[in-house]
Parts: sequence; structure tokens; C-alpha cells
Amino acid sequence: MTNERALSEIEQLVLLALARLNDDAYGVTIRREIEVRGRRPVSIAGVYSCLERMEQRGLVESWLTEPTPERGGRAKKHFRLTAAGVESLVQARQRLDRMWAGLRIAPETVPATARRSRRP
Amino acid sequence: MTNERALSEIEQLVLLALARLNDDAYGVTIRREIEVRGRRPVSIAGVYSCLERMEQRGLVESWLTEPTPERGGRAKKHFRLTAAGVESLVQARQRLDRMWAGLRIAPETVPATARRSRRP
DNA sequence: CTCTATTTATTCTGTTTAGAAGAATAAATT
DNA sequence: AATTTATTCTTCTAAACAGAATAAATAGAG
Repeated sequence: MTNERALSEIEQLVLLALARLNDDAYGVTIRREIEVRGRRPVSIAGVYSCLERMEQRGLVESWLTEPTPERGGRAKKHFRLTAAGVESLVQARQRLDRMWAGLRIAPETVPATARRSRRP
Repeated sequence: MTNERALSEIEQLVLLALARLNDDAYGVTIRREIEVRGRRPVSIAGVYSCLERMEQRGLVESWLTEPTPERGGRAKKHFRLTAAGVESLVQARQRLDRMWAGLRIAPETVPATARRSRRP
């Protein structure tokens, strides 16, 4: 059945980029989305090898599109989420939600000075 | 800018386990927390090497505690978050929040098992 | 019109190291 | 000595990086 292996951080970010980019998701735009919105530097080779890996696992699927009439506008390899990809993305999110649930340090309440925990 | 390296998934989970376990955080309990709450199998060697790595980066700190009067209760190496650890944890969370923001696939709307914790 | 330069996009090569699996070791109690 | 809890060690695979190479398109000089 579906491989239960957890997603690495980059795998999560790539899947999330796919979810946002919709029809415009290919190597370069995926990388840009992660770097701009995620503020997370990532190598282009890392993005591609990650995509290839996830395609083999059935989390994403790809197809070639026609060249576009612009400089360097060669045919692109586009990607989209599969149902399994969406599911494992949601599971990764739920896992983190469970781990965060009830913790005193919450992202919205922490400025830069996190309160030290007291002894119970 | 982002001179700090991003956290891997396991690094995040270990830091979150530390945040919850407070004074009771050491190799075995950290692993258990991740496996039970995170439902994420992780090797014990992975936990320790992750901890060592993060200690060198200043994200956690450790100290040895006294043996306890129970079978196998040898001295344990306890860990706690540093301020830098809290900060990078929060940044990792905020990064994912930004990536998730506004996506139509939301954890609470997708599969049947999604249920927010009751906590007003 | 042709040939080279430039741009966008992907793939390849080599390297480092995170993390898994499992054995080995350490230190406590029974 | 045997058992239990805890940590460390050894070996191995593959994820991710850096950077070069390649591919395919248009632009521009002549």
C-alpha cells in the first residue's frame, strides 16, 4: 500500500510549493517558491532529485509541456500532487500539530524571548 | 539573513519532544515521545546523533544526572532547549505556516481523522 | 538569413553527512 | 550472574549540496 515513510523537510516544502503553484509548478518555480515564501535556500539539484524520488513513491506526477514563445522557453517538466501526495502532506502537518499541541512556546506568542519552563 | 541552517524533520521532532518533556528529557524518553505522539519510528542512534549535532550547534544543552534507585537506573544524559533552540523551532514552524497559508487543502478539511484538539 | 550569444531549464558528477540497523558497552538492580 | 535501562559504536545507504555540463529556446550582430 502507501509507503508510510515520513516526509523530509524539503519534501514537505516541495509538496507545499506544488499545492500553491498549481499549473505553474516545475523545477525552477518550485525552487523559487521555497526560497521566497519559505526563506529556505535549496539547491536546484536537490529540488529535482527530491521530485524524482517522490514521483517514484507516487506522491507527485509529471508531464512535459510545450515550449513557450520566450527566450529560453524550452519544454518544461511540470509536476502536480497526487492524492497520495496530498495525504502524506496532511499527515506530516498533523504530526507536527500533535507535537506542538499544548506547548507553552507558541509561534504567535514568542517574540524572541521565550519563557523558561518552570519545574512542575 | 538566514545564516542558520534549517531544521530537518527529526531535528524538529526532537526539539519538540524536549519542549514537552521538560526535566524528563533524555535519549529514551525523547525517542518514546516522538514514536508515541509523533507516530514516527526513529532509531535510537538517530536520536542521539541528532542531539549531539544540535548540541554542537547550540540548539540544546545537556548535563548528567545522578543515578536513580531502580533497575537499570544509571546516570542519564539530560537535555534541554537553549534560547537558540527555541528560536529555530519557532522559525521552522513559521516557515511551514507561511507555506501552508491560504492553501485550499487544509488539515482540518481533508481526511476524516483530522480533528483539532479541544483547547480554548 | 545565418551564426553566435544569451537565457531558461534540466541533468550530471562528485562529495558530505544525516540517519537507519543492529551490536556492543555501561551501570544500575534483582 | 542475570536482567533492565541507557548510551555509544560500527557499518551502510541515500538525501542534499555545489557546481559544471547539457539542452533548447530566442535575440541580435553582421
